[in-house]
Amino acid sequence: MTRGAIHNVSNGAFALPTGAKSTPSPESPVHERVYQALRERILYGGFQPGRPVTLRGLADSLGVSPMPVREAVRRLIAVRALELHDNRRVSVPAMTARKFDEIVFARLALEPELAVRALPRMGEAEIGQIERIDDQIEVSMQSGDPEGYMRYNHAFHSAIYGRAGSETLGALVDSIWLQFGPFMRTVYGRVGTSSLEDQHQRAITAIRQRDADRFKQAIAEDIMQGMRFIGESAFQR
Amino acid sequence: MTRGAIHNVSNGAFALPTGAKSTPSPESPVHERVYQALRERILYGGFQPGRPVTLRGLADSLGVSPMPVREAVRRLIAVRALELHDNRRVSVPAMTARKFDEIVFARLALEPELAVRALPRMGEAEIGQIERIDDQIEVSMQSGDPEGYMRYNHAFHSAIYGRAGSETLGALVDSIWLQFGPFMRTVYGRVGTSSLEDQHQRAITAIRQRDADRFKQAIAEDIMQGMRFIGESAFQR
DNA sequence: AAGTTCATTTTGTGATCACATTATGCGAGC
DNA sequence: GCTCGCATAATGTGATCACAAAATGAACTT
Repeated sequence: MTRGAIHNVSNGAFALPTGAKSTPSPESPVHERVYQALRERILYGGFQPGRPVTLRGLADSLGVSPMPVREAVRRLIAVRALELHDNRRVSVPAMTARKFDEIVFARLALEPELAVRALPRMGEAEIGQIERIDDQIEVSMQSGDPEGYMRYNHAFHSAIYGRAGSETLGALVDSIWLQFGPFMRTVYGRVGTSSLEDQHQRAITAIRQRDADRFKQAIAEDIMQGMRFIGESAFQR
Repeated sequence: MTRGAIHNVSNGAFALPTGAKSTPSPESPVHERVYQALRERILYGGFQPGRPVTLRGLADSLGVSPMPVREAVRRLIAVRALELHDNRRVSVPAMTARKFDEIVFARLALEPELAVRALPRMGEAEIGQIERIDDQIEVSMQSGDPEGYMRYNHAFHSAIYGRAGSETLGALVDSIWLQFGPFMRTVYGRVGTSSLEDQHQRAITAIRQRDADRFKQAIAEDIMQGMRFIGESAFQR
């Protein structure tokens, strides 16, 4: 009656412990590797909102047959990273002010808690890791590299939340990030990354002081500041 | 450049307005109907946690070919309603104390807010509807019908949250409900439904008074009370 | 010029097949 | 009685084909 251990322990990085590889091993199914590839393209701004997506098109661009692409796309639709229209066509969802507001609410409701739950397991090794990531964020911001900024910003949060070992909450947050990735990239493409502020220092010192309240607050403010910047740039309230 | 309207507006009922049909129309794809069928079985306790699930087995039991089942199962795995093991086999996930705690947190973080957002759009028609649903909950509880109780309890919350028109938050909540459905059914099968209390009256009167704070509080307490009952029955803390 | 019709192409969906991997059941051996 | 080894069955994965529905683009009409 022995069942195998859980393989697909998450749909994304937030539920994985820091050391785990997000890149699927070569022996993993093709649809899994396709999923990870598409996931990264969505997360780091490789897709434009509203852009139509076809199974055969993706299959050709990835050098695989349409079958595993079909499965990966079905997964991405399920977590709302892609959108299925009633003409059965698939596209990258467009952002709306309403959806954006829901995303901000959900991020604030879940991510600070995830950070607090991760705090007891953030040792010196993990702190050093996120400091190195933060250096890369600075580099990307100043060199005006939106995709690099998005990649390292995600890596920063991922490295923290992953330590919480909270797979269920992590999966929810993962779905949310997939939903604002393409939009975020569009905004940065329009206004640049040079006016961004790095809010992560306060979080890092809070970790060092093992101050849960301050850590939670720092993450919340990082989210609010970042999302306000994006929201104001796009919806000019 | 006209794209079709959004079809699969949600993966579940929480994102749908009250009047919308959750049963897919006959012209919808087979994989969609299979998804809805499996979704209901999970949500209302038709599956036992830990139970292995096979594509061909489901296909036979549903009278369809394995192909659309494969797609529906892939979706359910993506929202963590099913679990993919590293031996590539699929099963209904087992509950753990840790996962249960995360689910309670997420429910309390998201569902009361969804209720508040729905309040302005809850008219007399909607109130009457949830009162009728609540009557069915009472009947199911007293007649000791766990599946009926679960169905109507879900319908109650669904009728409220659906009015919020918050598809993004609704999808997150939907995923959460799918994750504790089978476990809930197991507990009720062991301890029965007769000792449950109906906490919904306070919510209904709060709606009538258009009191957002009380409404939010009533939903939060309904969640806490219900989940505490389940948690204590299963994990005997 | 702008809209319309119609033939062609593209696309998602479902069925079916082949195959590698894993589970299962049975028998032999200690 | 219990464990190990092996033959058999079952399962997920991927490829390929057929088909209906929808998009596309060119020719034609107004």
